[in-house]
Amino acid sequence: MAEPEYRAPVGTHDVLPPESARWIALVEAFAERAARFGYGLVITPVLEHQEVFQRVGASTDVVRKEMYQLTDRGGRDLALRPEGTAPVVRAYVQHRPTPPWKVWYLAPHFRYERPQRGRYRQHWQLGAEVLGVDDPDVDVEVIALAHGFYRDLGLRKVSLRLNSMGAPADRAVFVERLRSYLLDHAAGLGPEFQARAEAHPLRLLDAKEEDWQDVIERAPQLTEHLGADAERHFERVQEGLAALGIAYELTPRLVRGFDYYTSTTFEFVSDALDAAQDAVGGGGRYDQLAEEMGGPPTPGIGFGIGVERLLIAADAEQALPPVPPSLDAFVVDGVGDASATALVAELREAGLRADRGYGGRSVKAQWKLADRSGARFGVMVGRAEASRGTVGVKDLVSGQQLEVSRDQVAGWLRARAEPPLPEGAA
RNA sequence: GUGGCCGUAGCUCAGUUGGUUAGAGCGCCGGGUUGUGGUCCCGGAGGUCGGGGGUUCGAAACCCCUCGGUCACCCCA
Repeated sequence: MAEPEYRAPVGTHDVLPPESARWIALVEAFAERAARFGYGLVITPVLEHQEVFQRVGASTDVVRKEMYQLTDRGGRDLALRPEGTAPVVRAYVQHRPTPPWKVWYLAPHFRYERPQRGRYRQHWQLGAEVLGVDDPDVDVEVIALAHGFYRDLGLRKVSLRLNSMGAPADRAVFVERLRSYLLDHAAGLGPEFQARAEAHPLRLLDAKEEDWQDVIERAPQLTEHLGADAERHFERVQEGLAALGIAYELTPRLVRGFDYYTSTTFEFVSDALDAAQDAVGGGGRYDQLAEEMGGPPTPGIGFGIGVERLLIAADAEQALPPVPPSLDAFVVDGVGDASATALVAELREAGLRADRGYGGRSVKAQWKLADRSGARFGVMVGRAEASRGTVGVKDLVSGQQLEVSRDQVAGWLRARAEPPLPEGAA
């Protein structure tokens, strides 16, 4: 083990090649799909004023107990982003873009909690948010964006759970009703039940304690307390999902971790993961949040997808396989002057993926590297060939080797590149 | 934050009831005659057995502490 000071901090991790190639594939897939849906990239700071998060989740663990807080040299109280929605809403309130504002993001998130597989102190989320429209069709669009992304990656064991929190007034009424129900039935269930019923009655709905299940299962349900508007909205969302052929499961006891959710909430879970950490994405409506942050009343909806957890789910399903690196050409230097350097540069400028051996290693060792690099062709820069104005080109699959004119080798390789290079490249 | 399990070369692991210079496979480097990979053969480098303390004639093995990972709870992506 290395000295502790030279390790990545607890709960953080490095992503190295070739694993990082999967991140490229994943981000490209998301960016491409988001663009097709009309979403633009938004980039917000890792740091925000603490108020940005405290306003939106004062009673949640993520904000209360897990947030990385710091004071900068100017005395400003800042926090490392613990969740993705608040910064985007803050940016909306600050810049007032014309709604509907449709954006996506890729950003690191920080939470101080006990790490384990699939749960880290720094993790990355891909997400999307839409501000300025309360049309249920937008709910459907946002869910379809995430749903299609999972399918793009080849994940088949990801399913959608759907719920509605109702309008804020509905929700407030329900929370009180739920609290008094729970407290009425708290006898014999211990002080922790009592405490949690008082503090966060909603959170108790998805508690796992065996002894509590009887009481929890008979608790009043959110969806029975929806007002007429919320009811209609929720029905429209379900109709839209059905029209798109997106399967969902109604889960009245689905409770999301942030205070700001109203109306539609949802979660994507993977059957390929252990139940404790099976959520690979989640989100919902937050129709009050912009106003609470000092902006005009603006409805909003969005979701976040945890990248690390998504990759674990992909592994479990054997989806998104690691892509071996590939090269069009690997140049072997048999002369030791600048000619190999010049050739490699020329190939790269011609749009080819080309690499080479370094450090004056033996020709044999360089061919070994060529083989391991996954290159389609090995290109020998040697004295004999140079005297004839050629280079040796070896097909590393068939083993056949021939001489190609030095001046034409870039074009020769371009014609055989896989996948074919675009016409106008270079 | 609470509790359980684990920690031996870059990776995956073996190391008999504590007993002499800690091993294997893979990977890495070099060689198998002049400048050619993948198979094969030979050789080599690489470990303060996570760290510290203790028990013992003797510890990778036992005890304590600590760090890290992991699982469950909590919470969440």
